[in-house]
Amino acid sequence: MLKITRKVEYALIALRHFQNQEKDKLTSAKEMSKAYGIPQELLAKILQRLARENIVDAVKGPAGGYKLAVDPKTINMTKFFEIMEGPMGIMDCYFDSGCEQLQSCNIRTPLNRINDSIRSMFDNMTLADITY
Amino acid sequence: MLKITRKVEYALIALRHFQNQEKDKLTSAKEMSKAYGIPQELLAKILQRLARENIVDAVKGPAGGYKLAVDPKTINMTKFFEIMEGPMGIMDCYFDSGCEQLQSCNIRTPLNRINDSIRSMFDNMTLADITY
DNA sequence: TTATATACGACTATATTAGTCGTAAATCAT
DNA sequence: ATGATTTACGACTAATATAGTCGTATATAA
Ligand code: FES
Ligand code: FES
Repeated sequence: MLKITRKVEYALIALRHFQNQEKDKLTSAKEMSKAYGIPQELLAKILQRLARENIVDAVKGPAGGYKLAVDPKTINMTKFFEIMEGPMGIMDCYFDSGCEQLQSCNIRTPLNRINDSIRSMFDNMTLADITY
Repeated sequence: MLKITRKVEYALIALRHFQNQEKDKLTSAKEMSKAYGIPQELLAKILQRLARENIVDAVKGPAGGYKLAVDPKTINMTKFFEIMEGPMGIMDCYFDSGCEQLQSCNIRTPLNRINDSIRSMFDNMTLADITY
């Protein structure tokens, strides 16, 4: 309940790694997977996702790898989570209006309020806040 | 990701239901399951849990049912979530210190900060806040 | 041309959540 | 007493979501 996924966790580890490094130094999925004990294929897929979203740059070939493509300050966490995992809401009906309970539902409003609080909390954070 | 479980959702629906009702009126699991379209057995189990935790009172026998046992203002949401679902943290290592990544983990601190924010947000809410 | 790295989707495995079922015990009405 | 109704509880199964693997393709440096 209210858990972050490993996908996000690994992505954050990777991004933090880049921030701790010389700006344009490349790190390969392999290196990084060893360093942090993350399954290589999985981490690779995550880095690929980040590359597709232009959060990191990818360089192919031997001695290739990834590096940060943007200033982490410019990416807010809500957006980041949604890039990685799709719509973020404590319940599905926040987005998906096909909820069966909807007619009789007596907690929609308060739950939406909670949702808004969580979202705005993450709206006010950027990837850079994961640095410290 | 960052989802609430149905168990919690149903519990909240039930509790809100009691709050909308005459103070000592009993509602059976059956009635309520019909009213909100929730599987009866499941809702029953949830109400039983709430009864065990003395949040609701249970009355057996025909014309029995449940009613609120406490002032909802007195139960904070963090505690409530943990009663229903166990330890609440965006990642397991918040509680469980047996994390494999721990040595090399570079995001523990910031993630704990986020965790604290979420917890304190719910610490400052009570069940009564689900009323409106 | 070979070794190394990214790219991507399909697939499998595992864990979590959701829901069901069987059985017991209390209680009320007849 | 007996039967109907309801809570109590745990074991079980089903469904879904998450985590991880694999095969294959493509780019590139040496
Ligand atoms: S549960 Fe979907 S609207 Fe309340
Ligand atoms: S992932 Fe467990 S300590 Fe960071």
